[in-house]
Parts: sequence; structure tokens; C-alpha cells
Amino acid sequence: MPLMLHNTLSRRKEVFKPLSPSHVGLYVCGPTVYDRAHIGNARPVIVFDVLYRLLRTLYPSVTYVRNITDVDDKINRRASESGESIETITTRTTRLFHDDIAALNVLPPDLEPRATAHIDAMIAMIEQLLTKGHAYAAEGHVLFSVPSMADYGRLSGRSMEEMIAGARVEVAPYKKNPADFVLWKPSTPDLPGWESPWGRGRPGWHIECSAMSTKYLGASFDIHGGGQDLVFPHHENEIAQSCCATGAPFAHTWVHNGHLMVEGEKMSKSLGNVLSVRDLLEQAPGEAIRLYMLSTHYHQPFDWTAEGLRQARSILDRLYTALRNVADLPVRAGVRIPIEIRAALEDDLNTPLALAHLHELTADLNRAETEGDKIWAKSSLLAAGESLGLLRLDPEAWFRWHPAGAEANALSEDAIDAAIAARRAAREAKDFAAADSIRKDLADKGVLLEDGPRGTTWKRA
RNA sequence: GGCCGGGUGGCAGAGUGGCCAUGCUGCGGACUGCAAAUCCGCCUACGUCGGUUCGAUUCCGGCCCCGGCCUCCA
Repeated sequence: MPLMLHNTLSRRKEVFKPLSPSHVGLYVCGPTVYDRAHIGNARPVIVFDVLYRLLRTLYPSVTYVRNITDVDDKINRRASESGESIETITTRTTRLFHDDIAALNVLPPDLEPRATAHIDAMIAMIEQLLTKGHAYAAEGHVLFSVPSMADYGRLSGRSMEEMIAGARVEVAPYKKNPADFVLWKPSTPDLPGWESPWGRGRPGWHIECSAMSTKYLGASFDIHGGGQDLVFPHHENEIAQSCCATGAPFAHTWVHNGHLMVEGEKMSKSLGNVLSVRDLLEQAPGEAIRLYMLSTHYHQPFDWTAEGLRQARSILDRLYTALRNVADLPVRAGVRIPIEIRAALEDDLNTPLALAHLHELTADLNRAETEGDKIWAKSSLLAAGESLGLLRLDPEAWFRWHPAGAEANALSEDAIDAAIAARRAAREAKDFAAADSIRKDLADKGVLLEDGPRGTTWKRA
């Protein structure tokens, strides 16, 4: 089964063919580091992490580039509001971003270039565009001339007329055409700026991704990803900048994830329903957030609900229960990703179907009778989990998770063990009333007991 | 208004021209001192109206409804 991906350029699912059989280049638009990551930011990070994991099993070499946007007017505004320096904000926010997504089992990309470290590459690309007549300088700005590119609008399926008609912002007087967009703009002394042929200034919104993807992956590369809202204008403009500057085709396959809603409503600051990854990590383990995110196909809109997250945790309880029951058995080395999981992922990252197969593997493990079958089933389940970035924890660690900040209220593990011992004594004495009372008492404190063939185990509710 | 994507059982969510998604929940059975977990089984589906077809949730068309984007946005 070849890898199939939905390509926004063609609007259909295509067989993925890398430019080189031995190497795949993947570029995904990363965060603008002005605030903590919210759950909508996490979606592409998780989706493309699954794609990255899959590509690494299919090709000898993969280069995954995800940028950090650390020059942006939102950052500038944040700095002037808080009085902190821009660097303080971007450094701290970048660290928080890394911490948050690591908790979601997201692998680091191979390269994570920062925009401010690549200003020279951006200036060079802008100069190329000027030389080739695709850009013009005006009043300290440099603008991309949209009419200079014949098939501008191909990715988003827009005509020039539509874009001009749809332009809602006031058209700046120095624009030759309302659709032209900024490549470089002047900075006042209080704003970050770099010396350029057009005076001290800073890059426009789109040029950094063009410059950095070209630098690290070449003028043409395989896959460019991001959220659906970036199709226009960001990705459309990236294509325009890169193709016109280099004269080569840009990314061949464009993959976009759908948007995220919260409890049926658009997530927005005005509605006050923006969920930060950090807040969610205090409500549920990172793997529950990740599994929940993967339970809807990446191309579909996702409606994030508290109930859905609770369900995701229940599902993982089941998976980890199966693994806990075979905790003392070894994992066979070199077991491949089960074929049905791989087939689901190769079919345009059908993670909901892959998760359905994960449940079947779990049932297989629960039903296995011989030790050999159990080892095989356990190894297969873990290999499948790895491909999705799930089941990376020790089962006991999973069941001991409790919300952050609840340490003070949480019963200590020593106290739990003592209660279990007392209950065992009561049961041996056939004093079931006392045993049930202990169990009830623990349950009231959020600790659930289960009597199994291997003794009594517990988990936090 | 323009462009795009959807409408599946109590909920979430895949998929397919004729047979099972899967999970959560609920119900019954096995197991258990009782539970829980697990296993076995069960229930409730494909917006609407037409068309094509031996047969459509699946293909085609109309209609209704929902969502996203249209230079802040993952």
C-alpha cells in the first residue's frame, strides 16, 4: 500500500511520491511565540508528528522542519503591554511550547529555525524578487506584486477578482494593486528592526517560511503542512514568494488540518473559551489529550469537549489495563507495526481507523492464553502505540496520574498500600463488611481497587 | 455575497454499492464473597426528496440544515 495524502493543491487524495526515493522533506508552520500554546495550536503539531513518525518508517531519511516565529507584531504588542523585553517573551514562550508538546509525546523536529536568525536569507529572497520584477519598493516597504504571478491563487482556488473584491482591509496608498502584500516593512526605533537595502525594518508575515524552508529543504521539497486557516493568505503567499524567487516549484504536497471548536463553538478570545495545553494537562494526562485529538480525522473539524476528553481517558484506562496485566512479560524486539494500523495511517493518516484497530489489538491481548501469544500481542500493541505516539508510559505510572495541584489532597501511595493490606486481612478473615468499608473509603478519596488474579491493584479516578 | 467542507445509532467517530466498523454509555450472561476489570452476547444509524441499479447510507441531481475561510488566527 502506497502512502496516500490529501493534497490541497489538487483537492484530492494522491499517491505520495517523494522527490528523492531516499529522502523526504517536511515543513510545518510552527508557533508565533507570544503566548502559551492553546489546543488549536496543538492539533497540527500532533497531526504532523504522526505523519513524521510514519514517514520515518517508510523512508531512509526524513528532514522535518518546524519554525519558530519570533518576530511579529503580536509579540511587539505583548512586549509593550507587559514591559518585558521581546527576547524574554519569546524565549520563555518557546520553552513553554516545548514543555507542553513534549507532554503530548510529540517528537522534536529535526530542525527548528527561528525567524530572527534568518533575516539575511529573507532579505536575499526579497532582493531576488525585486530583481525578477515580482516586487517593488515603496515608502520604505517592499511589496510583492501579485499580478506579476500568472497562477497566483491556485492553492486556495481564488481568482484575482475575488481577492480584490474580498479585501476588507483598507488598501495602503503605496500598494499598486490591492492584493499586493508586504515583504518588508519599516520599523520605528522602538520596534525590532534590521538594516536592509530599504532601510531599517522587519520582515512581513509570509517571507520567513519561504526563506527558511528553502534554506533547509531546497527550493522544491515534498510536504508542507499547517492549519487550514493558513491556506489563504499565508501559504498562497509563500508559494508566490518562493516560486517567483527561485523559479522552481515549491512544496509538492500541501496538507492542512481542520479547525478546532470548543463545545460546539468557535474557539476565540472574545468567547473566552480558549483552552491552553497547559490547563488541559492539569485536567488529564498528555496521552489522553493526544488520543482524543487523533480520534477525529485530521481533515475534519474537531469539536473539543470535556466529555470527549473524559472518554479518551477511559479508553486509555482500558489499553493500559491490558498492558498492566502482562507487565511482567518481555517485549519482543523488532516487532513491526501491525499491518492494519500501518494501512490505516498510510491511507491519508486515518487515525480514527488506526485507533479502532488498536482496540482490536487490545482485545487480542486480553484474550491471549499462552505466554507466547501474550508476548506477541503485547509487542504488537506497543508497536502500534508507538506509531501513534501512545502507550509510552509504564502502566502503573498511567494509573497513578492525578491532576496537578491535587497532591495535597491525594492519598499517598504508602497509605494506599496500607489500606490494601488491611483490606486483604479482613477478606482473609471473611470480614467482608470491613473489607468493603475500606474499599468504599478509598473510593471516596479517588482510589479505585480491583481484585485480580495477581492481587489487588489500584488506580486513581 | 464568493470559495470550500460536512450532515451516520444515546454520544464520539470510520467506512462501504449487497455481509462486522470501533470506542464510550446502556442492557443480559460468565467470572467474583460483593464489586471492578476482563470475556461472551444484545440494543438504537446512515438529513430530505427524486434518479441510476436486481439492490444505495455508499453513485447522480434538487432541497433543507450546519461549519470553515475571504490578508489577526494552527
